[in-house]
Amino acid sequence: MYFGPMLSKKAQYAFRALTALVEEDMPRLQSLEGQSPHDPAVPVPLNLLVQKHPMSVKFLETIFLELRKAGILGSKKGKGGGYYLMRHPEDVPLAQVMRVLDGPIAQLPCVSLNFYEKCEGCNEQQCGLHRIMSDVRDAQLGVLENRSLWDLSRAGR
Amino acid sequence: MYFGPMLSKKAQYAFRALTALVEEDMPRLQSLEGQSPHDPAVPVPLNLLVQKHPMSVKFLETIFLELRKAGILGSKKGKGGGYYLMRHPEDVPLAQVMRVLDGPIAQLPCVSLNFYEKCEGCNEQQCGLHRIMSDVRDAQLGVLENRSLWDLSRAGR
DNA sequence: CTTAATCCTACTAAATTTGTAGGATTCAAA
DNA sequence: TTTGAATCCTACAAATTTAGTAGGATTAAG
Repeated sequence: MYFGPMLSKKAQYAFRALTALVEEDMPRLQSLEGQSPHDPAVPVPLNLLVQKHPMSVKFLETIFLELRKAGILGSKKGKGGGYYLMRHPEDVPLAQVMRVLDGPIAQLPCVSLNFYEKCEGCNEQQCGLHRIMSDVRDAQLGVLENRSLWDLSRAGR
Repeated sequence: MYFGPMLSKKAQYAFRALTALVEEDMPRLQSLEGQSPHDPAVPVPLNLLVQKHPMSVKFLETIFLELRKAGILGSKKGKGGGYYLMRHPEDVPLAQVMRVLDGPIAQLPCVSLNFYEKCEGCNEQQCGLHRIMSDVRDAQLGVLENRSLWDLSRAGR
């Protein structure tokens, strides 16, 4: 069956893989909470992440590349290399990941905060649709800006 | 520039045309509020609606056909024919129009109320993404189920 | 009988998504 | 210093979805 405007596969794969990444790093993350002197993040290779959820490594490669360029992930090349989070998962809102991979969260350009584009032929002051879709955007962001990769993982409950 | 998961052109055109339709019918609608014996709805032809906002009549034709089959619009064929709303605009939530034209409002099948599909390989009880996207859906519906075609029109302010 | 309107289906073109291909580069360890 | 494991990077290809177009058939008013 047809399914409309939704989260792309890219973002879905990303969230699964990032969740796996967080859980892989769990021992270190938990020691951080206890104020202990923290070990540096350990890079996790993609083939390890893919074992938990079936998806193309090659595709995940291009996805993680984008996230790295956006400053969400760091990487280490060569043997023993892999990817790691640049910040604590609690400090990575889902909204940010979605913007990197899927672009705007708002459902109209003229209503987007980060990707605004004026819509021609409609005065935003008077446009009823503009007003309502702004409310929708606020409602979405109210959730997506306040849920993090940490909330996504098992630990987040 | 690229623009992500958004309201389709179909829905955008529909909302513009429906707004014009409501405003065309305004005299009658206002008389309804005053309890006066109401005249029957007058059919408005598409070429009249299109004059206010530039769009293809042929395309709008297919759009209004869907809305009529969904019971939102009525129509009258032949000379002097056209389309009219089957209910008071206040009783047509935007969510309903969007479901007819764009399909689900939820951004994941496993989270949709009206178009639910089980997602394979994820236990919904445990899935963090499921939980969060349910919250997003609720937030969106909180707006879209409570805003109507009436709110869209000039009268709705 | 003419004109104006909706009705209906099928098709097409463009855009977007979802990957794949094929190497180049880096690094650690044997 | 060679080998193998990993990321890096760009370009392309296939599939799907969107955004319309085409061409009439049907209905009704005057």
